[in-house]
Amino acid sequence: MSDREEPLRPAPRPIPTSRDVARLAGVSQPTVSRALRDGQSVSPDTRLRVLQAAQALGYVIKESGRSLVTHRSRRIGIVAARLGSPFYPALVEPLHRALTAGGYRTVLFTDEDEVPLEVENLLDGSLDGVILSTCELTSEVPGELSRRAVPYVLVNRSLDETPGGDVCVIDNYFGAALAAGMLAELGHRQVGAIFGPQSTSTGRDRERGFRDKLNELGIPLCALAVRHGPFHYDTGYQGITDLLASEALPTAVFCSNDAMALGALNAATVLNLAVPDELSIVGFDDLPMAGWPLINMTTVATDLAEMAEVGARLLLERIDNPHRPSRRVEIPPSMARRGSHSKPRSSAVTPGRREPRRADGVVG
Amino acid sequence: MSDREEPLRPAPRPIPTSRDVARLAGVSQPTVSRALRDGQSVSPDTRLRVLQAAQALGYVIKESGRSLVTHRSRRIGIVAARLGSPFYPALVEPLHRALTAGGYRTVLFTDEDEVPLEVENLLDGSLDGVILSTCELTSEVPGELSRRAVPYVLVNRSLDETPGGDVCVIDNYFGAALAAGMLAELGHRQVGAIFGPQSTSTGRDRERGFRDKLNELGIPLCALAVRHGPFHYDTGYQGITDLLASEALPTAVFCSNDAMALGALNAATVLNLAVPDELSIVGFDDLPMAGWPLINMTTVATDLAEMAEVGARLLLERIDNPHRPSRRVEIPPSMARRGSHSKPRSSAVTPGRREPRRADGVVG
DNA sequence: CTGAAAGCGCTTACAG
DNA sequence: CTGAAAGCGCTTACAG
Repeated sequence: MSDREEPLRPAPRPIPTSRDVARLAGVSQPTVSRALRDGQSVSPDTRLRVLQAAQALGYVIKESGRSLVTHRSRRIGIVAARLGSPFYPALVEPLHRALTAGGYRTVLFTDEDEVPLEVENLLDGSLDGVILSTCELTSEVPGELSRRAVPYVLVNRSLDETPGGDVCVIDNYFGAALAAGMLAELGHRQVGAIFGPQSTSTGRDRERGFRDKLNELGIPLCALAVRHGPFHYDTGYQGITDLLASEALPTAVFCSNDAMALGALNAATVLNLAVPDELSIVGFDDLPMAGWPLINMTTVATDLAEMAEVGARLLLERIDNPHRPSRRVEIPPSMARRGSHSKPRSSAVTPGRREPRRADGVVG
Repeated sequence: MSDREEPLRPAPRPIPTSRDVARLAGVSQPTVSRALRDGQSVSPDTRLRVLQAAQALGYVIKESGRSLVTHRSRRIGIVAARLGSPFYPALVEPLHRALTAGGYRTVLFTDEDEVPLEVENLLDGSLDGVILSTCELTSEVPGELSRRAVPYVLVNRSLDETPGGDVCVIDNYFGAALAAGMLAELGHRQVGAIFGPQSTSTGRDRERGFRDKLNELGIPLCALAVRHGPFHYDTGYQGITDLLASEALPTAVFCSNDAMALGALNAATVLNLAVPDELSIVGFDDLPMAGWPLINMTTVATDLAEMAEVGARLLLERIDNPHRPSRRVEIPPSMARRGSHSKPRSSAVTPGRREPRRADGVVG
């Protein structure tokens, strides 16, 4: 602890290069490169000396040098919507986990209305592949990636054509049909819905699946009780508020994802609308919180972890084999029957004159 | 649409380089480089020709070539815990937003027990800086970053010493003291707590702040009603379950973060424990869902967006000025008084013999 | 304003 | 098994 002690600062140069390691180990620079990777085309003795020198200097292979020549970065881009919504973290987390397990790093990109994706960031050669989780049906991103020979996979949403890319989605049509079938079977005849955007495959397919199944069962979807909007909490919240105000409230409402269904459920709470007695609400996704006792929401259960793992695997396979034909995997969903649905019990609901269901409980 | 039309494929080489652009524009390769960046040390005419050629070829500057010479990647690493918990997405989202606004890309790393961070990924020169949001007090990562001259900032959690790095945290001590003060003022004299790990600054400081404030007010923290555990939903859920089973249930429980408080609230629901009448629960963070009508949870409100923005700004400043002395910013929290707290109303709670508070509502 | 030269830090044939 | 040479795709002095 005395003042004179400034003994072995690791290295004169702050960031050592392979040349520094070579000098210290008494070998040529390419030998350092070989010793640090394969370690086969190098004698055990040399290898040891190099490793010790690298250790002593705290040497780490500089990625930009390596990737310039290997054309590999061990980096994958994930394009998602804002993590503020509950869905994307639930998807990005297992994607990131799978990529990490595969030895890749995750570069996170978002594509939102306010801050649109800058496609060039995907095309500068710094990514070995891209996972698109929030692609609109008209998006040109897959085409650009294909043209630049960047392997990609669509996870969550799909397009009809994905040259040079694969697809892994939930069977959204089937899942929505499950929800429609359940509500019909319970006896609901006044059914409404809050659908997602038609510009997305998830929005489109869940709407089709729900409508088709109801039609098949001879139950009309109440035209006045249908709303469309972005896949957000607010859409569901506003949707229920609207339906109640416009006296178009059905006995059951299907929401095209859980974020909207959570908004719907919370609106019902505020409006003192009893769920499920006065209104059944069904979501789609089965986010973890849907299963919380406090929420206890009936929803179409999707295996996001499975979708993520399969999607990541498709991409990594494609990186190894770029010219493989496109593949498409659909994960079948199931119903998670919880507490936000029941038989229709009361037919008519009087709008207005409702007080909040739960007191705020703030006490001076 | 006829078969013969295969007119202008963009380029013979799939991925054009600056040399290809130079050839097409009839200039030297360095001129392409200049024209594409500053555009000042180049005649308007040349610049135009280069831009057109680049456009025609779909040229994008290759990042590994550039960063090898500039020593800049426009990439920032964010180290977080798993996004599956609700806290980290709420923090990563505004961090990512701030970095994007600053022209940087986000590389996501996680550091968990199961999949620990590989520090070398932060040291390979591929990052201009690092944001550590989940640092343990004994972590050697800040030291390593400092030694390798990688700028970094601690956001959310702090260490005592951060050479070469800055810190931006919530004033956790003060926030927890706010919660203690509120509960005391309401009249609670049997107070318990579910604290986070002592190995983190957030765990340590929130516990100290809560204990100190209660002490100051002469109210003992019920030793039997204190639990410690990771900052997870399950810790809170199990904590309340334990407290009820061990007949050590106080009239109020402070949870060191919202994830734990949400677990506590859900356990109370399952155990048919009335919140706040039988038990007040107070969290820390104010995640968006804490404000949902269905949750309506009293909690210490922190401005995560502010913390993220300030943290990102500190880092970007440090990248421009690496030798600036370390700075530390603390964001003051406030109380979000919602529905999960009240005066202590019933003193004794009989354990056992409780039925779930909300029916599952599943109807054949 | 522009080109020729050098070099960033690696890896990969190519000889020996 | 190892070194000398070349080159990945850029940027940056250096001349002119």
